[in-house]
Amino acid sequence: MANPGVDSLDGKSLFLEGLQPVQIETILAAAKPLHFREQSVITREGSQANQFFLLTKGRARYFLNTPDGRKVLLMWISPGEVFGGAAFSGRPWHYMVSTEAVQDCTVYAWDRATVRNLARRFPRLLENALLIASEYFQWYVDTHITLISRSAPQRLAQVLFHLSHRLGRRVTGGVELEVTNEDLANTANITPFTASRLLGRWQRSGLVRKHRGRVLVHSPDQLLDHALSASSV
Amino acid sequence: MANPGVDSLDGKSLFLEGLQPVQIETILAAAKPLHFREQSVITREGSQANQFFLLTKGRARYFLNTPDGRKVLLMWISPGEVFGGAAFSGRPWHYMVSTEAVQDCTVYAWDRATVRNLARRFPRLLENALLIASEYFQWYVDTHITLISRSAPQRLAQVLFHLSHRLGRRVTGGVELEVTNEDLANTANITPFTASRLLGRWQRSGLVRKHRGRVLVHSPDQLLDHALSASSV
DNA sequence: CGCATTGTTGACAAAGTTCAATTTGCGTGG
DNA sequence: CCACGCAAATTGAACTTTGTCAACAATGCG
Repeated sequence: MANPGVDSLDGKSLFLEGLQPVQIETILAAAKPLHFREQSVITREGSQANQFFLLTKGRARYFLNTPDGRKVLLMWISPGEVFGGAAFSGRPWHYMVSTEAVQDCTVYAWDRATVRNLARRFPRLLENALLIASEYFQWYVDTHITLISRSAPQRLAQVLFHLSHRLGRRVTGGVELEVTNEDLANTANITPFTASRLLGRWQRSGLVRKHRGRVLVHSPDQLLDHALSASSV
Repeated sequence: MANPGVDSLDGKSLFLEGLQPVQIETILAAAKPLHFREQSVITREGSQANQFFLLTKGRARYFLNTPDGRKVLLMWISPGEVFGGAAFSGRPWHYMVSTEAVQDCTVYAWDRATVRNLARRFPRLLENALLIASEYFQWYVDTHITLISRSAPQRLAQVLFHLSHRLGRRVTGGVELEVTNEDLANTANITPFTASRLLGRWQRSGLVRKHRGRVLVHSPDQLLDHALSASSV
């Protein structure tokens, strides 16, 4: 079996930080390498948390469904990062959010019992998990504040800013993002209509350039400044 | 010094769950008992996370300040619960949210180094911390969903519902809450004006009874049902 | 009793959403 | 290589919800 091996992560996993290569070998050896197709849902909010994952290749993201049937996009997951944490924690038996593969994904998957065993053997994993948990918490604090104290344009600008750093492809004349208006809207919690109008306005101001399923942000910082200062326009 | 002792918690602390009484003695012996006056701020968002706390008596709550100067109320903290988790976790050196005493509070306080040491000696503490972290996360997921998919009346009803269970004093004819309209508004993320209007409406429908600094909810469930179903009125 | 805090009410404004009608861009298969 | 068809994006106009502000009323503490 083509095992991705330790090296494929470049040692860049916060989850495995501080562990010896031998220990990492042991930990990874206990996992099943799995593959997920683009678009496939990996964990489903509310379903039994039976597996814990480490993404080695591809791109995934967390999302939620609202009671009124809309979809909300949360954090992105990059190689080296773990997800499905509910399976790692002692009590919660259900995933709290859903996860989907945005590109084809390669992961290590541990089942619940295995990963809990590993946590007992290597408490450093617990440490690291706690650290990751606090990153999530910080993300949510930020998101919460943004949601209740920023306007639609400011939220959208913030989203573009974040995505530029996380997913942006640097091209001549700025940073290019492969996202649809709908994705942006679902991340910023606005409607696609509002997103379209705002992007149009910013395009007219020369801050961005729109294409179908793609946005070119000339300068993320400038855009954010613009939105945070300018009351209108 | 009047040390509260293990018993004052009734063994009801999730943080200390699964540890032997002897171990708990050790852990508590490493803490300083402290007292905080009603209204005093215990941790401040953004400031150095030097201490980790276990509340033994009184009532506290988390809050945040928005960039535009408003105050947002988050979770309540009851005896047996811990707060100031940033001091417990490896990396974040700053508190992510603020904490204030709503009533006079008695706490155990560990300084950062001490509690990190204890975590190394008793990995079960890490386990428990992780469990608590996932409770926080779940709270935030719920709050987030509520915030983006519920109307102002629904959010206020939800807040009243939650508070009824967490802080409610059972009296004849319902559950009584000691909260101001402003507190309710800051929890539900609406303005005090909207809160006043909604409560007035619900009083007229016989769902609640208002007093200065106090609300009597006749039936939390009924109120929530009402708000979630009724589109208007 | 007086005063500060808390709550109320109305008129109005603003920000976003909704919906329907179109248009645009892009990959595919003939 | 072109035309078809679908998904994505656009635009305007009406509408809803909630916030804003100012004036005022009530509550209860000292």
